[in-house]
Amino acid sequence: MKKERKGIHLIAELANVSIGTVDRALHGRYGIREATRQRILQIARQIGYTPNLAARALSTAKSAIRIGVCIPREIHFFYDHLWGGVLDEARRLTQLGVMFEYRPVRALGEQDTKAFKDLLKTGVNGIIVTAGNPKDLSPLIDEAEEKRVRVLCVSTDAPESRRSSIVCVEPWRNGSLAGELMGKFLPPNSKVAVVAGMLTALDHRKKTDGFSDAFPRHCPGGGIVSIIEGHEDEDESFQKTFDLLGRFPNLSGLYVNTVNCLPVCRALGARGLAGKVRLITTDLFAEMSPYFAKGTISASIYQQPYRQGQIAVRIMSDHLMSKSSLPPTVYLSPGVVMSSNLELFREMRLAPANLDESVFRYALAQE
Amino acid sequence: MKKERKGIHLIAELANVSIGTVDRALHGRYGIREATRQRILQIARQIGYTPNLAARALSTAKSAIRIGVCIPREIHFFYDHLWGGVLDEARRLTQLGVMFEYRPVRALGEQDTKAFKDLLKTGVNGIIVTAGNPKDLSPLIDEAEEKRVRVLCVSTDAPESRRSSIVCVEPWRNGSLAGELMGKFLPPNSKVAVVAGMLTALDHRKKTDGFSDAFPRHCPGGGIVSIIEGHEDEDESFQKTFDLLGRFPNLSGLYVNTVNCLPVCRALGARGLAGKVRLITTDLFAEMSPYFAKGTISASIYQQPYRQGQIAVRIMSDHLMSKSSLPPTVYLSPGVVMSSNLELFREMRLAPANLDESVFRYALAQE
DNA sequence: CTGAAAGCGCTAACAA
DNA sequence: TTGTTAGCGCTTTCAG
Repeated sequence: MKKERKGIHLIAELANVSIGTVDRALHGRYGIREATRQRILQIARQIGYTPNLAARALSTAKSAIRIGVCIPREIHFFYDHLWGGVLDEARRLTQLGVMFEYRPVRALGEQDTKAFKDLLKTGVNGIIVTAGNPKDLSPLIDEAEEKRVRVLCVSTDAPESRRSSIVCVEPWRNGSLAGELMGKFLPPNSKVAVVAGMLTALDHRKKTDGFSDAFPRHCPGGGIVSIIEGHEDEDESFQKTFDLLGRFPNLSGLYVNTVNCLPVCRALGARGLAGKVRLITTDLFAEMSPYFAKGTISASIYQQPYRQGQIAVRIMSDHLMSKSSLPPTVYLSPGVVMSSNLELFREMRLAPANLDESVFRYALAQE
Repeated sequence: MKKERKGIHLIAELANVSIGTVDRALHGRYGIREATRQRILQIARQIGYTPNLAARALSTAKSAIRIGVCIPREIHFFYDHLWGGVLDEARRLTQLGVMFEYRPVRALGEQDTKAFKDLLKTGVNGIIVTAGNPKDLSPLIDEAEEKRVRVLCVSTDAPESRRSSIVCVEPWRNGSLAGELMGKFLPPNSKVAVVAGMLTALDHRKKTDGFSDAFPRHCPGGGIVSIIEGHEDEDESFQKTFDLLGRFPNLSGLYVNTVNCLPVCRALGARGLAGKVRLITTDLFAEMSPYFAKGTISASIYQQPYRQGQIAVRIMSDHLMSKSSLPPTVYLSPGVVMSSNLELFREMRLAPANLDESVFRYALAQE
């Protein structure tokens, strides 16, 4: 009784060729007659051949797939969890032979062109990057894509570039979800205000626009009476909010579109308006928890950083391992956090991703 | 210059033993002196050894890991997407040598003990199951766990059993999120009603309880004036809702805690109350879309079926492949769907999972 | 108790 | 243009 062959061996047997030839046919390599290739591909299709990725990974261990990652390393909040998703997923893939090159930057947009260039030089097959300053980065991204290095933006886009894919929550939609929620929370003719980081940042501007679009549509007669910029400064945010609340005593809602919401909470408290003025915030971190409990924060729009990281790594590796096509856009829905579901979010339970020192060895050496 | 060895070869070299002995030490197999084992484990720890899963998968292809899946096959809605998540994740793992046994049941709780027994007999290493009737299933689950077959409940729990893990959105929390949202949508002293499937179903009861708990806490003076049961019947749901709206003309909100919300939308329309009475629904499917657009549905509580399936397969295979511990509970946060983020949900974009016929060959043969 | 060796399915280098 | 062969790191079987 003959032994059952599998995979390329089976194809080879059926086609009366060697496995070497099958390999050439399957991978479009040089040195095979077109007729042979077609015959082999035909057979492969017939038996429904799918490569055994474990075997492939094992065999190509030397020339393994390598993925570069360039994401900000910032204490607290968003990026820790983005890293968490990236590293958890990367760990799994490492066991399967995929390799990762990490080039964290200190803050969003800081030195990222340098880190990106560096990754390109190491010869990775794909790069995952948060495009902090799209302007400078775009030509580099295009250059990478030209060299067949796939670039995937995560969280922050470089829309003008030729990046293969983007994984994010769209800022405009983020804002409009906040606007819809606010509109439904408040009675008609309500007046609200927006606390932005800085409107020069495209991201904050778009969130503000989304909010401004959606709010009046869901709150008849409602309007936005003021937009202030906190510039991510605690004191400035507090003071400006405090002043704002004095200027508009009939204000019923406040939307904070940056992560920096604590000063706003405090200003509401100082005016005795906690729970009276509806507050919708952005993102999530443990220190916000008491303000949910007290009712100061009505809801927060959550951008799912962990999942963004996870998905980014996942679709990149899927693509590089199986030649499956990269989805050009993955737009996640932001989550809505309120007191009932607050504790289900990882930000409330886990310490921020424990960023293994080794990940940052490179970065540290540079500093 | 000596060749760099890797993995167990490296350990073997350092410990001056053969790879066979290393293997015995690492896996606690018989036939090795305790002293030798300790020495080897020590070295493994020192060099931070992690097994190459690709190599393992390849090597153990014959005695590969097998995972059984027992989930309802129901047209439309929830389970299609649960299947979608399961199958997408399973596909990836299949390429890596993990095998899957599918035993779909026709509807939740229908014949699931039979399917479960069947899976046990085939000798799978783990079982993923939606526990439709926990009472009958629990002893079988316990039996499986006794035999070291891991059981993971997904979407519907069997809390009394010894199942290793549960992946779901907790019904109580689901309801309380709806209650909080409703409470924040409505002014104080509002009266609302609940449309349940049937209160004998534990799931619907708990959702109702969660809602009843949260709503009054977020709507001072608010109360629930009626709870009706639609029994998943279109006509009954419509008629009862229609009557309800007649009986309580001052009703301001309606919470539907079953997927079957279209009759309620129609009843609201028939009474001319669409958009006047706040409607919060459960789950999501394409036919709901126009009711979001018209403002009939204010929000829906989304249970993330795709993700539940994905996570279930993922943690089960992670566990079986790496001996990593199974998290005993994975409670997901339900999503909040409103008109702004509606189109980001897969239910709006994709046809329900295209359930490959082969998955159901077994089931079909049985019918 | 321990070592040696075959082989999992695939890739890549070399031979023919 | 095609065939042959040596591994990749691990498990497993059979000798010692």
